[in-house]
Amino acid sequence: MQTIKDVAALAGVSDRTVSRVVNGEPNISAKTRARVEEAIARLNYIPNLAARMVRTNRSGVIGLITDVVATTPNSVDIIRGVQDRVSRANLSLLIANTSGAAGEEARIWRTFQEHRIDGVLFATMYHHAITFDPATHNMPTVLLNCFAAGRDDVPAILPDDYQGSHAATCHLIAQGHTRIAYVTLNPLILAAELRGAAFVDAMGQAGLPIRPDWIRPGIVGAVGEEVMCAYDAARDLLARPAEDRPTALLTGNDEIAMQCLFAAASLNLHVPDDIAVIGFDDFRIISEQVVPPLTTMALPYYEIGMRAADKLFAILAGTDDQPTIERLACPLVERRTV
Amino acid sequence: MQTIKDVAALAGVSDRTVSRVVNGEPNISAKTRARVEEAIARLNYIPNLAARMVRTNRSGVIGLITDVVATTPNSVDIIRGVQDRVSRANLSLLIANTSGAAGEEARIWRTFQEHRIDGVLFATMYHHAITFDPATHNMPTVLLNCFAAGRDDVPAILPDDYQGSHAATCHLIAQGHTRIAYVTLNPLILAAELRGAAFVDAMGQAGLPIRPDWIRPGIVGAVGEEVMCAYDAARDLLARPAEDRPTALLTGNDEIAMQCLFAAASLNLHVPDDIAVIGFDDFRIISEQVVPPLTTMALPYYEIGMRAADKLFAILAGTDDQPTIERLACPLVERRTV
DNA sequence: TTGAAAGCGCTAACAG
DNA sequence: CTGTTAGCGCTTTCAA
Repeated sequence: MQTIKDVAALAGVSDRTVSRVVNGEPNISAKTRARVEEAIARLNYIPNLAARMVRTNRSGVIGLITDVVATTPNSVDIIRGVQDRVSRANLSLLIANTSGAAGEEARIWRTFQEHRIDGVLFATMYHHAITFDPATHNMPTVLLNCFAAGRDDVPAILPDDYQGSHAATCHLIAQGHTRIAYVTLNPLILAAELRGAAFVDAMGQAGLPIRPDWIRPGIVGAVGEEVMCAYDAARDLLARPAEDRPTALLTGNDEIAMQCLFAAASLNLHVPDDIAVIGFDDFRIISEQVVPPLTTMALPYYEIGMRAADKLFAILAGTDDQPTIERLACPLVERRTV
Repeated sequence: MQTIKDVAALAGVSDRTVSRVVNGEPNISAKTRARVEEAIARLNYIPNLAARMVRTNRSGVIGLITDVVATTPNSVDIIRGVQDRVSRANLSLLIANTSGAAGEEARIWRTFQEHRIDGVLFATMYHHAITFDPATHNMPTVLLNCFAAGRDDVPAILPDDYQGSHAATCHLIAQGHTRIAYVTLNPLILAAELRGAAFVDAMGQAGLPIRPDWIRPGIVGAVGEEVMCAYDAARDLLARPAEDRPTALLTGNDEIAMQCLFAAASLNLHVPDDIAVIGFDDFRIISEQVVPPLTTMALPYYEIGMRAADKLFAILAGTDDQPTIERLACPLVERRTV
């Protein structure tokens, strides 16, 4: 592999001069620069980042820690968002997965330190609180899709579940629905709480009644071993005479919405004429391909990735002037079920 | 940040000795080692990988290039497989995404070279041929889910679409089905070709007839702008009297299978009693949550990631004795639709 | 505008 | 078993 000295020799200059050209420093005569650049091209010289780093003590590498990515497929969009932003900044991305194991996580932090990472992005695949003490790692960190329990000094980018659910409910109401039932997420998780509160608030603000028997869990069980029961819940809600039936189903997420669609089909109910259904998350593999295609609130995963990387850079540059914790809106994606 | 010299000074040994301890080299007295380790712990010393690399010329970093991950959610499992194997080998993973853009890809290879990556894993999210000339990059590379068009000297790990589709057909036949229709993938893609051929072969081997009007595309259109038509295809196949109807639907993938399930529900047909359905891919967000849960052939994404990393390490170590191109079996996942 | 010397943190090569 | 010397490829510092 060619080194800076090979280039210097070929160009007939000192290695320091080559370094200047490579790093785009000023105060180089055009002629010298041209000669150096030609030598670089001819030798196909590629700078050795590690050597540079030993000197400068800045790695140009960002670390991304994820927990169990696998379970929620679309959360890859977080990674994509991060990648796009990181590559735009001409940095590199080191990535590692905890698989949920605590020992593994410690190992990862250590590896990142060995690499003298500039900063880290810590992403979870469910929106939830984590125990996180920045002091133990001592690296600029931004949390994605999670936040540090009991403290407000750790930068985090979160989806705005409340806003999304509120908007979904309002959308249904705006379409003229007054008889709205809610098939919920697992009540154990944070998003369920946030989304549920928004539903209650939006209904109240519209002066609409909430029937307790029209709020049904679509998923139950401990986190990690949930079981779906949305199909049965929806059948139960829908297998009644029209006048005793909701006209719209707000759902906890797209999987639940999908099961509601199956329930409607099994009852020969037409969507959206007999019953409207609105999802949440916009898992496109479901929402786009279910019959009919699902109207849903999108989780802004890609934007979370982008914005988090953005924020990290701002923090590193000392120019971050946004709130420590930012919530990104969930946009409505209109398809055919409302 | 503490350096090896700080540790050496505190332990009262030379820096070389500290280096030996850190790297687990032999020929150190237990006493010295203990002293050094104590100093390391006391100073919270963390080796500087970049400095090490400048000397050893090995980075301990593997690069992973992906194309559009987002579109096929479960393909994250490829990344997980790679990660798990890479971390087991105590290496790090640098990851980059081409977003499909050629310029971007060139940039990524260059970045990898700047990092003096030990080897690269190149993963695509659809099984297809790519144009790839190892000579242009000059880094040990293993292809995942794709292969170099027109050459057989580039290591690759692929899913065995033929085997999977053959097994799926045989499974249906073994359950007693003789009237099997096929709702296919977009005929433009490679997997469709492979899976289609296997269906034809398996039926032939069982002496079963193939009705041309029972082979229907479930997806059509140019790659990237496909439109689903599986619902209509399935309705058409199933909206006939029982004696003129298939008893089983082999499908190109889980999304197609899902639409078939919707079609069956809309026709008040019971799955699997009236009509059996088998999917392909095992996108669990669909296959586990559809009603009823889907029997399907799993794409071995996680294993592809694992095995590819494994193969790359073997190649780097000069011990790879497997075929250049390996095909991994697609296992049957039995749920409730057959 | 350019170059010489020094040194970043580490390990290879050798000596003891 | 341990230490010394040199040097990896680059940038910093300072002088020319």
